[in-house]
Amino acid sequence: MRLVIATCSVLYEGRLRATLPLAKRLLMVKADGSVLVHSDGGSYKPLNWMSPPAKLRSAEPDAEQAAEGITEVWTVQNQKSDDRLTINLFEVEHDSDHELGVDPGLTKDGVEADLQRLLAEQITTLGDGYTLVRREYMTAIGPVDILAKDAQNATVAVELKRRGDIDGVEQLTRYLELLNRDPLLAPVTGVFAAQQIKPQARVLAEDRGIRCVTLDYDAMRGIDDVESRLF
Amino acid sequence: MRLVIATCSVLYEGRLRATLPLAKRLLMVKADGSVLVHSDGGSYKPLNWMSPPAKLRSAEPDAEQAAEGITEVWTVQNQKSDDRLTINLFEVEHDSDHELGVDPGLTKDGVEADLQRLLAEQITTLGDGYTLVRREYMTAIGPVDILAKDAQNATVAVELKRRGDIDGVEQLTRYLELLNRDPLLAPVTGVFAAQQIKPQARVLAEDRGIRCVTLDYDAMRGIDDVESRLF
DNA sequence: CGGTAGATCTCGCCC
DNA sequence: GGGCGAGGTCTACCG
Repeated sequence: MRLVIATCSVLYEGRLRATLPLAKRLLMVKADGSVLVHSDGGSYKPLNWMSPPAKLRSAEPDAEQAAEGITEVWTVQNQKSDDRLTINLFEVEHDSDHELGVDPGLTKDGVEADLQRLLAEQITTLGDGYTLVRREYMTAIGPVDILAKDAQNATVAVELKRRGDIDGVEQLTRYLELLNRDPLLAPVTGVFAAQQIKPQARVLAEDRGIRCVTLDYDAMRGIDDVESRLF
Repeated sequence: MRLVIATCSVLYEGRLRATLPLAKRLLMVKADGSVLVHSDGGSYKPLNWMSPPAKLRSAEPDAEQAAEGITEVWTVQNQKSDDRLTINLFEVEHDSDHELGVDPGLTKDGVEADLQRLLAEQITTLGDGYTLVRREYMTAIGPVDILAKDAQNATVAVELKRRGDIDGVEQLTRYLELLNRDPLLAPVTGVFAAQQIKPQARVLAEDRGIRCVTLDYDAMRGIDDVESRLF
Protein backbone atom coordinates (compact mmCIF):
# COMPACT_ATOMS: atom_id res chain seq x y z
CA MET A 1 0.00 0.00 0.00
CA ARG A 2 1.32 3.38 -1.08
CA LEU A 3 0.31 6.52 0.82
CA VAL A 4 0.71 9.91 -0.80
CA ILE A 5 -0.27 13.26 0.67
CA ALA A 6 -0.36 15.85 -2.10
CA THR A 7 -2.18 18.86 -3.46
CA CYS A 8 -3.99 17.55 -6.49
CA SER A 9 -6.97 17.85 -8.82
CA VAL A 10 -8.94 14.74 -9.76
CA LEU A 11 -11.19 13.70 -12.66
CA TYR A 12 -13.30 10.54 -12.86
CA GLU A 13 -14.72 9.46 -16.21
CA GLY A 14 -16.92 6.41 -16.48
CA ARG A 15 -20.56 5.92 -15.62
CA LEU A 16 -20.47 9.62 -14.86
CA ARG A 17 -17.99 12.49 -14.71
CA ALA A 18 -16.87 13.79 -11.34
CA THR A 19 -14.20 16.40 -10.69
CA LEU A 20 -12.29 17.59 -7.62
CA PRO A 21 -10.65 21.03 -7.68
CA LEU A 22 -7.14 21.66 -6.36
CA ALA A 23 -6.69 20.78 -2.66
CA LYS A 24 -4.43 18.78 -0.37
CA ARG A 25 -5.63 15.17 -0.02
CA LEU A 26 -4.61 11.60 0.79
CA LEU A 27 -4.08 9.28 -2.17
CA MET A 28 -4.16 5.60 -1.18
CA VAL A 29 -2.88 3.11 -3.75
CA LYS A 30 -3.70 -0.50 -2.89
CA ALA A 31 -1.93 -3.64 -4.00
CA ASP A 32 -4.72 -4.49 -6.47
CA GLY A 33 -4.20 -1.15 -8.25
CA SER A 34 -7.28 0.49 -6.77
CA VAL A 35 -6.93 4.13 -5.70
CA LEU A 36 -8.83 6.04 -3.01
CA VAL A 37 -8.83 9.84 -2.73
CA HIS A 38 -9.67 10.89 0.84
CA SER A 39 -10.18 14.27 2.47
CA ASP A 40 -9.92 14.93 6.19
CA GLY A 41 -13.66 14.55 6.79
CA GLY A 42 -16.81 12.87 5.59
CA SER A 43 -17.46 9.21 6.23
CA TYR A 44 -15.69 6.12 4.97
CA LYS A 45 -16.55 6.87 1.36
CA PRO A 46 -13.68 8.48 -0.53
CA LEU A 47 -14.25 11.71 -2.43
CA ASN A 48 -13.28 9.86 -5.59
CA TRP A 49 -11.79 6.46 -6.32
CA MET A 50 -11.06 3.66 -8.77
CA SER A 51 -12.24 0.12 -8.10
CA PRO A 52 -10.00 -2.89 -8.60
CA PRO A 53 -8.64 -4.35 -10.76
CA ALA A 54 -6.89 -1.24 -12.00
CA LYS A 55 -3.51 -0.12 -13.28
CA LEU A 56 -1.79 3.09 -12.22
CA ARG A 57 0.48 4.78 -14.77
CA SER A 58 2.48 7.86 -13.87
CA ALA A 59 3.56 10.36 -16.53
CA GLU A 60 5.50 13.60 -16.75
CA PRO A 61 3.36 16.69 -17.29
CA ASP A 62 3.45 18.31 -20.72
CA ALA A 63 4.73 21.87 -21.07
CA GLU A 64 1.32 23.46 -20.50
CA GLN A 65 0.61 21.30 -17.43
CA ALA A 66 4.09 21.99 -16.04
CA ALA A 67 3.43 25.71 -16.44
CA GLU A 68 0.30 25.31 -14.27
CA GLY A 69 2.43 23.73 -11.57
CA ILE A 70 1.62 20.06 -12.23
CA THR A 71 4.58 17.87 -11.36
CA GLU A 72 3.13 14.46 -12.18
CA VAL A 73 0.03 13.00 -13.86
CA TRP A 74 -1.50 9.72 -12.68
CA THR A 75 -3.83 7.76 -14.91
CA VAL A 76 -5.68 4.97 -13.14
CA GLN A 77 -7.39 2.71 -15.67
CA ASN A 78 -9.86 0.01 -14.66
CA GLN A 79 -8.90 -3.33 -16.23
CA LYS A 80 -12.46 -4.54 -16.81
CA SER A 81 -14.33 -1.38 -17.81
CA ASP A 82 -13.39 1.91 -19.44
CA ASP A 83 -13.64 3.78 -16.14
CA ARG A 84 -10.67 6.06 -15.65
CA LEU A 85 -9.36 8.28 -12.88
CA THR A 86 -6.93 11.08 -13.69
CA ILE A 87 -4.98 12.77 -10.92
CA ASN A 88 -2.87 15.87 -11.45
CA LEU A 89 -0.30 16.12 -8.67
CA PHE A 90 1.10 19.47 -7.66
CA GLU A 91 3.05 19.54 -4.40
CA VAL A 92 3.81 16.16 -2.79
CA GLU A 93 4.14 16.36 0.99
CA HIS A 94 4.49 12.66 1.82
CA ASP A 95 5.04 9.44 -0.08
CA SER A 96 5.54 6.07 1.63
CA ASP A 97 5.15 2.40 0.77
CA HIS A 98 4.07 -0.44 3.08
CA GLU A 99 3.87 -4.20 2.77
CA LEU A 100 0.63 -5.32 4.40
CA GLY A 101 -0.07 -8.83 3.12
CA VAL A 102 -3.45 -10.46 2.74
CA ASP A 103 -5.99 -9.64 5.44
CA PRO A 104 -7.67 -12.52 7.30
CA GLY A 105 -10.94 -10.60 7.05
CA LEU A 106 -13.93 -9.57 9.09
CA THR A 107 -16.33 -11.71 11.10
CA LYS A 108 -19.77 -10.33 11.85
CA ASP A 109 -22.53 -11.09 14.33
CA GLY A 110 -25.95 -9.56 14.53
CA VAL A 111 -27.05 -9.20 10.92
CA GLU A 112 -30.33 -10.35 9.38
CA ALA A 113 -29.23 -13.98 9.37
CA ASP A 114 -28.86 -13.93 13.17
CA LEU A 115 -32.19 -12.21 13.58
CA GLN A 116 -33.78 -14.89 11.40
CA ARG A 117 -32.24 -17.70 13.41
CA LEU A 118 -33.41 -16.14 16.67
CA LEU A 119 -36.96 -15.55 15.42
CA ALA A 120 -37.16 -19.11 14.07
CA GLU A 121 -36.13 -20.41 17.50
CA GLN A 122 -38.54 -18.07 19.27
CA ILE A 123 -41.38 -18.26 16.77
CA THR A 124 -44.01 -17.79 19.51
CA THR A 125 -42.81 -14.16 19.63
CA LEU A 126 -45.31 -13.77 16.79
CA GLY A 127 -48.17 -15.25 18.84
CA ASP A 128 -49.13 -18.12 21.10
CA GLY A 129 -49.39 -21.47 19.37
CA TYR A 130 -47.19 -20.50 16.42
CA THR A 131 -44.98 -23.25 15.00
CA LEU A 132 -42.10 -23.09 12.56
CA VAL A 133 -42.46 -24.74 9.15
CA ARG A 134 -39.08 -23.71 7.82
CA ARG A 135 -36.64 -20.85 7.21
CA GLU A 136 -35.78 -19.69 3.66
CA TYR A 137 -38.84 -21.40 2.15
CA MET A 138 -38.06 -21.41 -1.57
CA THR A 139 -40.54 -20.14 -4.15
CA ALA A 140 -40.19 -19.37 -7.85
CA ILE A 141 -39.63 -15.69 -7.10
CA GLY A 142 -37.24 -16.11 -4.20
CA PRO A 143 -37.03 -17.38 -0.63
CA VAL A 144 -39.65 -16.50 2.00
CA ASP A 145 -37.66 -15.66 5.14
CA ILE A 146 -39.81 -17.77 7.49
CA LEU A 147 -42.86 -19.93 6.88
CA ALA A 148 -44.91 -20.76 10.00
CA LYS A 149 -48.31 -21.97 11.15
CA ASP A 150 -50.50 -20.01 13.55
CA ALA A 151 -52.56 -21.43 16.44
CA GLN A 152 -55.34 -22.34 13.98
CA ASN A 153 -52.76 -24.18 11.81
CA ALA A 154 -53.10 -21.59 9.04
CA THR A 155 -49.95 -20.77 7.03
CA VAL A 156 -48.11 -17.53 7.81
CA ALA A 157 -45.37 -16.01 5.64
CA VAL A 158 -42.91 -13.85 7.57
CA GLU A 159 -40.74 -11.21 5.94
CA LEU A 160 -37.90 -10.17 8.20
CA LYS A 161 -35.94 -6.92 8.03
CA ARG A 162 -33.62 -4.98 10.26
CA ARG A 163 -35.32 -1.81 9.06
CA GLY A 164 -38.86 -2.20 7.74
CA ASP A 165 -39.26 -0.20 4.55
CA ILE A 166 -41.86 -0.07 1.79
CA ASP A 167 -39.70 -2.38 -0.33
CA GLY A 168 -40.07 -5.12 2.25
CA VAL A 169 -43.86 -4.82 2.20
CA GLU A 170 -43.86 -5.08 -1.60
CA GLN A 171 -41.62 -8.14 -1.38
CA LEU A 172 -43.93 -9.85 1.12
CA THR A 173 -46.97 -8.91 -0.98
CA ARG A 174 -45.48 -10.66 -4.01
CA TYR A 175 -44.78 -13.78 -1.94
CA LEU A 176 -48.30 -13.81 -0.48
CA GLU A 177 -49.84 -13.46 -3.93
CA LEU A 178 -47.83 -16.45 -5.13
CA LEU A 179 -48.31 -18.62 -2.04
CA ASN A 180 -52.07 -18.04 -2.06
CA ARG A 181 -52.27 -19.58 -5.55
CA ASP A 182 -51.15 -22.86 -3.96
CA PRO A 183 -54.31 -24.66 -2.73
CA LEU A 184 -52.23 -26.74 -0.30
CA LEU A 185 -51.07 -23.58 1.49
CA ALA A 186 -53.90 -21.05 1.01
CA PRO A 187 -55.07 -19.05 2.80
CA VAL A 188 -51.68 -17.59 3.70
CA THR A 189 -51.45 -14.48 5.86
CA GLY A 190 -48.43 -12.21 6.18
CA VAL A 191 -46.33 -10.87 9.04
CA PHE A 192 -43.85 -8.04 8.48
CA ALA A 193 -41.28 -8.26 11.28
CA ALA A 194 -38.48 -5.75 11.78
CA GLN A 195 -36.46 -4.05 14.48
CA GLN A 196 -37.86 -0.75 13.26
CA ILE A 197 -40.81 -0.19 10.89
CA LYS A 198 -41.14 3.06 8.94
CA PRO A 199 -44.57 4.72 9.30
CA GLN A 200 -45.28 4.61 5.55
CA ALA A 201 -44.36 0.93 5.41
CA ARG A 202 -46.67 0.21 8.34
CA VAL A 203 -49.59 2.01 6.69
CA LEU A 204 -49.06 0.15 3.41
CA ALA A 205 -48.72 -3.21 5.16
CA GLU A 206 -51.81 -2.83 7.32
CA ASP A 207 -53.78 -1.55 4.32
CA ARG A 208 -53.00 -4.89 2.71
CA GLY A 209 -53.93 -6.91 5.78
CA ILE A 210 -50.32 -7.63 6.70
CA ARG A 211 -49.58 -7.65 10.42
CA CYS A 212 -46.57 -5.62 11.60
CA VAL A 213 -44.37 -6.82 14.46
CA THR A 214 -41.40 -4.90 15.84
CA LEU A 215 -38.64 -7.10 17.22
CA ASP A 216 -36.34 -6.45 20.15
CA TYR A 217 -33.05 -7.99 19.04
CA ASP A 218 -31.34 -7.49 22.39
CA ALA A 219 -34.19 -9.20 24.26
CA MET A 220 -34.23 -12.07 21.75
CA ARG A 221 -30.47 -12.45 22.04
CA GLY A 222 -30.84 -12.37 25.81
CA ILE A 223 -33.32 -15.26 25.72
CA ASP A 224 -30.97 -17.06 23.34
CA ASP A 225 -28.07 -16.63 25.78
CA VAL A 226 -30.17 -17.94 28.66
CA GLU A 227 -31.25 -20.97 26.62
CA SER A 228 -27.69 -21.61 25.51
CA ARG A 229 -26.51 -21.59 29.09
CA LEU A 230 -28.93 -24.42 29.91
CA PHE A 231 -27.04 -26.81 27.65
CA MET B 1 -5.26 13.41 9.26
CA ARG B 2 -3.16 10.83 11.08
CA LEU B 3 -1.87 7.77 9.25
CA VAL B 4 -0.74 4.72 11.21
CA ILE B 5 0.49 1.43 9.79
CA ALA B 6 0.39 -1.19 12.51
CA THR B 7 -0.30 -4.80 13.31
CA CYS B 8 -3.59 -4.67 15.22
CA SER B 9 -6.80 -6.43 16.16
CA VAL B 10 -10.10 -4.58 15.93
CA LEU B 11 -13.55 -4.86 17.55
CA TYR B 12 -16.65 -2.93 16.55
CA GLU B 13 -19.62 -2.90 18.91
CA GLY B 14 -22.78 -1.09 17.95
CA ARG B 15 -25.58 -2.06 15.62
CA LEU B 16 -23.66 -5.33 15.36
CA ARG B 17 -20.38 -6.84 16.52
CA ALA B 18 -17.55 -7.24 14.03
CA THR B 19 -14.02 -8.38 14.77
CA LEU B 20 -10.72 -8.38 12.89
CA PRO B 21 -7.95 -10.76 13.94
CA LEU B 22 -4.31 -9.72 14.21
CA ALA B 23 -2.83 -8.37 10.96
CA LYS B 24 -0.95 -5.38 9.59
CA ARG B 25 -3.31 -2.62 8.44
CA LEU B 26 -3.67 1.09 7.77
CA LEU B 27 -5.44 3.12 10.46
CA MET B 28 -6.68 6.49 9.17
CA VAL B 29 -7.75 9.01 11.80
CA LYS B 30 -9.61 11.99 10.32
CA ALA B 31 -9.96 15.48 11.77
CA ASP B 32 -13.59 14.80 12.79
CA GLY B 33 -12.47 11.86 14.95
CA SER B 34 -13.66 9.20 12.51
CA VAL B 35 -11.38 6.19 12.03
CA LEU B 36 -11.01 3.93 9.00
CA VAL B 37 -9.28 0.52 9.09
CA HIS B 38 -8.06 -0.44 5.61
CA SER B 39 -6.35 -3.52 4.26
CA ASP B 40 -4.35 -3.66 1.02
CA GLY B 41 -7.30 -4.88 -1.04
CA GLY B 42 -11.02 -4.87 -1.35
CA SER B 43 -12.87 -1.84 -2.52
CA TYR B 44 -13.26 1.62 -1.06
CA LYS B 45 -15.11 0.28 1.96
CA PRO B 46 -12.89 -0.12 5.00
CA LEU B 47 -12.76 -3.46 6.83
CA ASN B 48 -13.99 -1.68 9.93
CA TRP B 49 -14.57 1.96 10.83
CA MET B 50 -16.17 4.53 13.11
CA SER B 51 -18.35 7.28 11.68
CA PRO B 52 -18.03 10.90 12.78
CA PRO B 53 -18.43 12.57 15.11
CA ALA B 54 -16.18 10.43 17.29
CA LYS B 55 -13.48 10.75 19.92
CA LEU B 56 -10.29 8.72 19.96
CA ARG B 57 -8.76 7.93 23.35
CA SER B 58 -5.47 6.11 23.64
CA ALA B 59 -4.62 4.06 26.72
CA GLU B 60 -1.74 1.96 28.01
CA PRO B 61 -2.37 -1.79 27.93
CA ASP B 62 -3.00 -3.52 31.24
CA ALA B 63 -0.57 -6.20 32.42
CA GLU B 64 -2.40 -9.03 30.68
CA GLN B 65 -2.66 -7.12 27.40
CA ALA B 66 1.01 -6.11 27.58
CA ALA B 67 1.92 -9.76 28.05
CA GLU B 68 0.10 -10.54 24.77
CA GLY B 69 2.22 -7.93 23.01
CA ILE B 70 -0.30 -5.08 22.95
CA THR B 71 1.53 -1.76 23.15
CA GLU B 72 -1.45 0.61 22.97
CA VAL B 73 -5.26 0.43 23.12
CA TRP B 74 -7.40 2.84 21.11
CA THR B 75 -11.03 3.41 22.00
CA VAL B 76 -13.00 5.30 19.38
CA GLN B 77 -16.37 6.34 20.80
CA ASN B 78 -19.11 7.82 18.63
CA GLN B 79 -20.38 11.08 20.13
CA LYS B 80 -24.03 10.60 19.11
CA SER B 81 -24.63 6.86 19.53
CA ASP B 82 -23.13 4.14 21.69
CA ASP B 83 -21.17 2.67 18.80
CA ARG B 84 -17.61 1.93 19.75
CA LEU B 85 -14.47 0.77 17.98
CA THR B 86 -11.63 -0.79 19.97
CA ILE B 87 -8.21 -1.22 18.38
CA ASN B 88 -5.40 -3.16 20.03
CA LEU B 89 -2.09 -2.02 18.56
CA PHE B 90 0.90 -4.33 18.52
CA GLU B 91 3.83 -3.27 16.35
CA VAL B 92 3.63 0.25 14.86
CA GLU B 93 5.51 0.57 11.57
CA HIS B 94 4.54 4.09 10.59
CA ASP B 95 2.86 7.09 12.25
CA SER B 96 2.50 10.47 10.58
CA ASP B 97 0.26 13.53 10.86
CA HIS B 98 -0.89 15.82 8.05
CA GLU B 99 -2.80 19.10 7.90
CA LEU B 100 -5.24 18.86 4.97
CA GLY B 101 -7.80 21.63 5.54
CA VAL B 102 -11.40 21.60 4.37
CA ASP B 103 -12.01 20.05 0.95
CA PRO B 104 -13.85 22.09 -1.70
CA GLY B 105 -15.78 18.93 -2.60
CA LEU B 106 -16.95 16.95 -5.61
CA THR B 107 -18.99 18.08 -8.61
CA LYS B 108 -20.92 15.46 -10.59
CA ASP B 109 -22.47 15.24 -14.05
CA GLY B 110 -24.56 12.47 -15.54
CA VAL B 111 -26.83 11.30 -12.71
CA GLU B 112 -30.60 10.77 -12.79
CA ALA B 113 -31.27 14.52 -12.62
CA ASP B 114 -29.45 15.06 -15.91
CA LEU B 115 -31.24 12.14 -17.52
CA GLN B 116 -34.57 13.59 -16.39
CA ARG B 117 -33.74 17.03 -17.78
CA LEU B 118 -32.71 15.52 -21.11
CA LEU B 119 -35.80 13.33 -21.42
CA ALA B 120 -38.07 16.27 -20.53
CA GLU B 121 -36.42 18.31 -23.29
CA GLN B 122 -36.61 15.41 -25.74
CA ILE B 123 -40.00 14.04 -24.68
CA THR B 124 -40.78 12.84 -28.23
CA THR B 125 -38.17 10.14 -27.59
CA LEU B 126 -41.15 8.33 -26.04
CA GLY B 127 -43.24 8.68 -29.19
CA ASP B 128 -44.38 11.14 -31.85
CA GLY B 129 -46.79 13.79 -30.64
CA TYR B 130 -45.79 13.48 -26.96
CA THR B 131 -45.80 16.71 -24.96
CA LEU B 132 -44.42 17.48 -21.52
CA VAL B 133 -46.83 18.35 -18.72
CA ARG B 134 -44.20 18.71 -16.01
CA ARG B 135 -41.22 17.14 -14.24
CA GLU B 136 -41.46 16.04 -10.59
CA TYR B 137 -45.30 16.03 -10.62
CA MET B 138 -46.17 15.90 -6.92
CA THR B 139 -48.62 13.35 -5.53
CA ALA B 140 -49.49 12.34 -1.98
CA ILE B 141 -47.11 9.38 -2.18
CA GLY B 142 -44.20 11.19 -3.83
CA PRO B 143 -43.17 12.87 -7.06
CA VAL B 144 -43.82 11.30 -10.48
CA ASP B 145 -40.58 11.82 -12.44
CA ILE B 146 -42.28 13.09 -15.60
CA LEU B 147 -45.94 13.61 -16.48
CA ALA B 148 -46.66 13.87 -20.21
CA LYS B 149 -49.48 13.64 -22.78
CA ASP B 150 -49.38 11.27 -25.73
CA ALA B 151 -50.49 12.03 -29.30
CA GLN B 152 -54.12 11.32 -28.31
CA ASN B 153 -53.76 13.78 -25.39
CA ALA B 154 -54.00 10.97 -22.83
CA THR B 155 -51.93 11.32 -19.64
CA VAL B 156 -48.70 9.32 -19.35
CA ALA B 157 -46.70 8.88 -16.12
CA VAL B 158 -42.99 8.24 -16.69
CA GLU B 159 -40.75 6.60 -14.13
CA LEU B 160 -37.11 7.20 -14.91
CA LYS B 161 -34.16 5.12 -13.73
CA ARG B 162 -30.55 4.68 -14.64
CA ARG B 163 -30.99 0.96 -14.05
CA GLY B 164 -34.52 -0.41 -14.38
CA ASP B 165 -35.23 -2.78 -11.51
CA ILE B 166 -38.36 -4.39 -10.09
CA ASP B 167 -38.50 -1.66 -7.44
CA GLY B 168 -38.97 0.98 -10.11
CA VAL B 169 -41.91 -0.94 -11.62
CA GLU B 170 -43.55 -1.19 -8.19
CA GLN B 171 -43.04 2.52 -7.66
CA LEU B 172 -44.64 3.40 -11.01
CA THR B 173 -47.50 0.96 -10.32
CA ARG B 174 -48.31 2.80 -7.08
CA TYR B 175 -48.28 6.15 -8.88
CA LEU B 176 -50.54 4.84 -11.68
CA GLU B 177 -52.99 3.41 -9.16
CA LEU B 178 -53.22 6.79 -7.44
CA LEU B 179 -53.32 8.93 -10.60
CA ASN B 180 -56.07 6.78 -12.10
CA ARG B 181 -58.30 7.62 -9.12
CA ASP B 182 -58.24 11.26 -10.32
CA PRO B 183 -61.07 11.66 -12.89
CA LEU B 184 -59.34 14.71 -14.35
CA LEU B 185 -56.30 12.63 -15.28
CA ALA B 186 -57.64 9.11 -15.85
CA PRO B 187 -56.95 7.06 -17.84
CA VAL B 188 -53.22 7.30 -17.11
CA THR B 189 -50.78 4.91 -18.77
CA GLY B 190 -47.23 4.22 -17.62
CA VAL B 191 -43.83 4.30 -19.25
CA PHE B 192 -40.80 2.76 -17.53
CA ALA B 193 -37.72 4.44 -18.99
CA ALA B 194 -34.16 3.46 -18.10
CA GLN B 195 -30.68 3.18 -19.58
CA GLN B 196 -30.86 -0.54 -18.87
CA ILE B 197 -33.91 -2.63 -17.92
CA LYS B 198 -33.53 -5.94 -16.09
CA PRO B 199 -35.40 -8.84 -17.73
CA GLN B 200 -37.52 -9.55 -14.63
CA ALA B 201 -38.47 -5.89 -14.35
CA ARG B 202 -39.47 -5.83 -18.02
CA VAL B 203 -41.66 -8.91 -17.61
CA LEU B 204 -43.38 -7.45 -14.55
CA ALA B 205 -43.90 -4.08 -16.22
CA GLU B 206 -45.34 -5.48 -19.43
CA ASP B 207 -47.55 -7.84 -17.47
CA ARG B 208 -49.05 -4.73 -15.89
CA GLY B 209 -49.46 -2.92 -19.20
CA ILE B 210 -46.51 -0.61 -18.59
CA ARG B 211 -44.43 0.20 -21.64
CA CYS B 212 -40.65 -0.15 -21.32
CA VAL B 213 -38.26 2.24 -23.06
CA THR B 214 -34.49 1.97 -22.94
CA LEU B 215 -32.69 5.30 -23.18
CA ASP B 216 -29.36 6.07 -24.83
CA TYR B 217 -27.85 8.70 -22.54
CA ASP B 218 -24.91 9.44 -24.83
CA ALA B 219 -27.18 9.98 -27.82
CA MET B 220 -29.50 12.21 -25.80
CA ARG B 221 -26.54 14.20 -24.51
CA GLY B 222 -25.28 14.46 -28.08
CA ILE B 223 -28.59 15.96 -29.21
CA ASP B 224 -28.47 18.25 -26.19
CA ASP B 225 -24.99 19.44 -27.19
CA VAL B 226 -26.10 20.06 -30.78
CA GLU B 227 -29.14 22.02 -29.60
CA SER B 228 -27.02 23.99 -27.16
CA ARG B 229 -24.65 24.93 -29.95
CA LEU B 230 -27.53 26.47 -31.95
CA PHE B 231 -27.99 29.19 -29.32
C1' DC C 1 -21.20 -15.17 -14.50
C1' DG C 2 -25.65 -12.79 -13.73
C1' DG C 3 -29.56 -11.71 -10.45
C1' DT C 4 -31.27 -10.64 -5.87
C1' DA C 5 -31.28 -8.67 -1.40
C1' DG C 6 -28.71 -6.63 2.67
C1' DA C 7 -25.78 -2.79 4.53
C1' DT C 8 -22.54 -0.30 11.01
C1' DC C 9 -24.73 1.22 4.01
C1' DT C 10 -23.52 6.75 2.64
C1' DC C 11 -25.28 10.87 0.55
C1' DG C 12 -28.43 14.37 -0.72
C1' DC C 13 -32.93 16.27 -1.05
C1' DC C 14 -37.20 17.97 0.79
C1' DC C 15 -40.50 18.46 4.31
C1' DG D 1 -34.16 16.39 12.33
C1' DG D 2 -36.73 12.59 10.10
C1' DG D 3 -38.22 10.38 5.83
C1' DC D 4 -37.25 8.85 1.32
C1' DG D 5 -34.77 7.68 -2.89
C1' DA D 6 -30.33 7.07 -5.43
C1' DG D 7 -25.65 5.18 -5.61
C1' DG D 8 -19.61 5.00 -10.11
C1' DT D 9 -23.36 2.00 -4.52
C1' DC D 10 -20.38 -2.50 -2.32
C1' DT D 11 -20.97 -7.15 -0.78
C1' DA D 12 -22.49 -11.82 0.03
C1' DC D 13 -25.18 -15.55 -1.63
C1' DC D 14 -27.37 -18.48 -4.84
C1' DG D 15 -28.55 -20.21 -9.36
